[in-house]
Amino acid sequence: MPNDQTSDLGAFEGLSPEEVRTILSGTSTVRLAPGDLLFLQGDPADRFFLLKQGWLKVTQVTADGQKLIVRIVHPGEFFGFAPALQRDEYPGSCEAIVDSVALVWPRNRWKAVLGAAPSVTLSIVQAIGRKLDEAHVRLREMTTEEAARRVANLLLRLWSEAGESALDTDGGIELPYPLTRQDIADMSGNTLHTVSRIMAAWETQGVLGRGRRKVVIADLDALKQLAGFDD
Amino acid sequence: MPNDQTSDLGAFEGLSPEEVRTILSGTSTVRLAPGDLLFLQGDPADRFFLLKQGWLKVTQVTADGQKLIVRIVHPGEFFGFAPALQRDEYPGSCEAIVDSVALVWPRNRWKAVLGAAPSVTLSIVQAIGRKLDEAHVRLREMTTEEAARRVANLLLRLWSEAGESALDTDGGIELPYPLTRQDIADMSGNTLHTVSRIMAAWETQGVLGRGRRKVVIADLDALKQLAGFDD
DNA sequence: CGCTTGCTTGAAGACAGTCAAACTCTGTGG
DNA sequence: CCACAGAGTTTGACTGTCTTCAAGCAAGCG
Repeated sequence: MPNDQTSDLGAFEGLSPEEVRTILSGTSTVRLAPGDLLFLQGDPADRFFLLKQGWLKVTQVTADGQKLIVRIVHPGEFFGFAPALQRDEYPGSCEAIVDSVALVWPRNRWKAVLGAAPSVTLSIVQAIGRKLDEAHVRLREMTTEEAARRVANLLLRLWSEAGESALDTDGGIELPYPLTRQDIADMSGNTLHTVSRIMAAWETQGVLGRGRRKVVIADLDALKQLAGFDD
Repeated sequence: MPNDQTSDLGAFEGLSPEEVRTILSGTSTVRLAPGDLLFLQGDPADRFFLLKQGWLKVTQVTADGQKLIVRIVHPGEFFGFAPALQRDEYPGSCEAIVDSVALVWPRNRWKAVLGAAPSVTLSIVQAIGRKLDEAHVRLREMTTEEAARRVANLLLRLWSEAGESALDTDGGIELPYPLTRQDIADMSGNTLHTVSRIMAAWETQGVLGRGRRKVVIADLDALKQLAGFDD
């Protein structure tokens, strides 16, 4: 099972102190408490970020209030890089799930960061590309798989992304950040109710552990089975 | 075959002849007839491409045969850049819709192309980033909007991507490449039947024109209305 | 002219969304 | 320390949209 460590902090490894200085020049740091909003959909995209600590969620809302969680941001990942795409506004909102710390660049530093060193360029492109790849996989799932499988796939993906930070508890593997059923619904393209039904069923089957605002995978293999053995 | 046409590819604008030479070194050209497969899902990802002429579709297939058209590749776009993401295999298949011509790089040239000039880097990152953005929008649509809206949005997106190459016919605006209802279904996450019903209805309403394997937008504003642009 | 490919249409059934309500934790304040 | 508020979750009944199954039609090509 690939623990795709998208650690872009790793990208800064092997760089000369000077290069690192170039990259970090002009940055500041932001601290966020759970529920804090870093930027909102439609805000002027004048900054971009790298998450140092914690977990964030990036959401998009439709005109009629429907919500979708686009991604969970893990430590070491760039996010809010709309400025890099010549966008004036952020296409989504960003909210802290837990206490978090992020590095902040002003928009105009993007070019310099990207060009600081070939290895940085390469790694950023790879990171974005991998996101694209993942988005396509999700896209396929959303449209072809049915509700339960989408949830199973989602949980597996979250587990895989969490990598080493997933907690080993007595009941099984627990995701290192809290998620409500509503969150899971917004990520898997379901309603809260459907998700609740699905997960309740899996709890009684022993695939998942019980818990409010948390996800515990009790039987990983069973979950993979439910996801349709591709992953 | 000489590569003298590549000068009008947007990505290479404003580069010195020398930079262009660097980028193009080691490339070859492929010609494809409609239906030709350039690479298949699971093939070793040893090449990446830029489309010079024509239109291609990139598809992903699930284990059980469900298909999704991930994207339509337009002239001037990079595609099949799995090698750039350190992937061993292509995550999807690529098929020519019409007669097409593509530029081919061997996998190991990626680093050199990316680093050839800052403007190239920037433009590649922007292109991939925009794709990611678009994928997220699609993701949201797929999960929140209903079938008819998804189709409307898809058609609008295709029209917008086609840009100047969209044909102005007597009946309205026609997409410059043929698409079956099945294709549209595979792009919008529906069944052929649902799409057929939806489009047939729109034809009688005068929003779309009739035609096999082609899409004609007769009333653009009406289509936007149907897509849910209430702003 | 017949066959393949693309498209349309009808009917039935299922999955998941909506509406509605009750239950259970958790933290807070009296 | 208990009651209460509120968020989070579960569950049931009903409904609607889309899929599935099934059939037939239309157009292009050899």
